[in-house]
Amino acid sequence: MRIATWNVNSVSARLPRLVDWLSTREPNVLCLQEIKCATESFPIDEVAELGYEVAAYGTGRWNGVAILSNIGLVDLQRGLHDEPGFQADDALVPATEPRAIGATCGPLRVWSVYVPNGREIGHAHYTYKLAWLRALGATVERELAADAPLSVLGDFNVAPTDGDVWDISQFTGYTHVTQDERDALHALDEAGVSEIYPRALKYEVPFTYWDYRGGAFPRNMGMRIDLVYGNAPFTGARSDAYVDREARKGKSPSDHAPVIVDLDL
DNA sequence: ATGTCAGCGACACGCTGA
Repeated sequence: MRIATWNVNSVSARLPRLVDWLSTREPNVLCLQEIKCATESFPIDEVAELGYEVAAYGTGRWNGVAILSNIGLVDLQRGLHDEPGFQADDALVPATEPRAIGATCGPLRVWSVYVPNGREIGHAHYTYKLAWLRALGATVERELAADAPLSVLGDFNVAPTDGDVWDISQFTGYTHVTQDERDALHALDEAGVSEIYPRALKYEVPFTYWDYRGGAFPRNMGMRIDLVYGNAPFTGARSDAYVDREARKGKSPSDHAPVIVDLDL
């Protein structure tokens, strides 16, 4: 079985690449982030032609997550348990954003997650990010009550260690590498899941994101922020895991590359 | 290289978010 996660930075803008990628990599389950469309606007017909069912959760311009599966897609859950919302400057009340969707795909329980960016240290969005990660940990704890293989995959917007960015000295005072963020991420380990560390197909560290600007990809100025967590039944079934950096090449790529995990399941 | 993209409102391009 093959499962993957990919922040596509707009499923509409990436549709030709998504269709091509699905037909060549043939994952059984694909978690998407930043679909940037409403649930009802997801191009389900195009992926249905390739044999995939779709569970999407989006509201439009920003965020949005989805799960594609060709091995079944049931027991959907949109949003985390007790998920915090974000209060935009022009909003009267905090709004829940489409950042997490869970589903059961064959033998797997799967969550596709898009953790808030945080913007700047001390920003309200940064506080929201930390609270959101804690809510994810609490949701994972509840999900672990079942014994099925469980995986939580997506764009975590946190580099787990200093070695997971191209040059840690460039990140002083910035988000994604702070102790607070890493502590919040660690709540997942405490909840009972651990990370699958993928192979790099080139260079030392399997980066998953490279900024569009400044030729960051060819210069390998990347970050490893797209992560795959699982319980023991999931991680123990791993036969391979790697970052598909080929998908970051060429014309009109996403700024993220997919992470692929192969399982003996 | 202040170096890129994507979506939106509104139909030109500035704004927002990443």
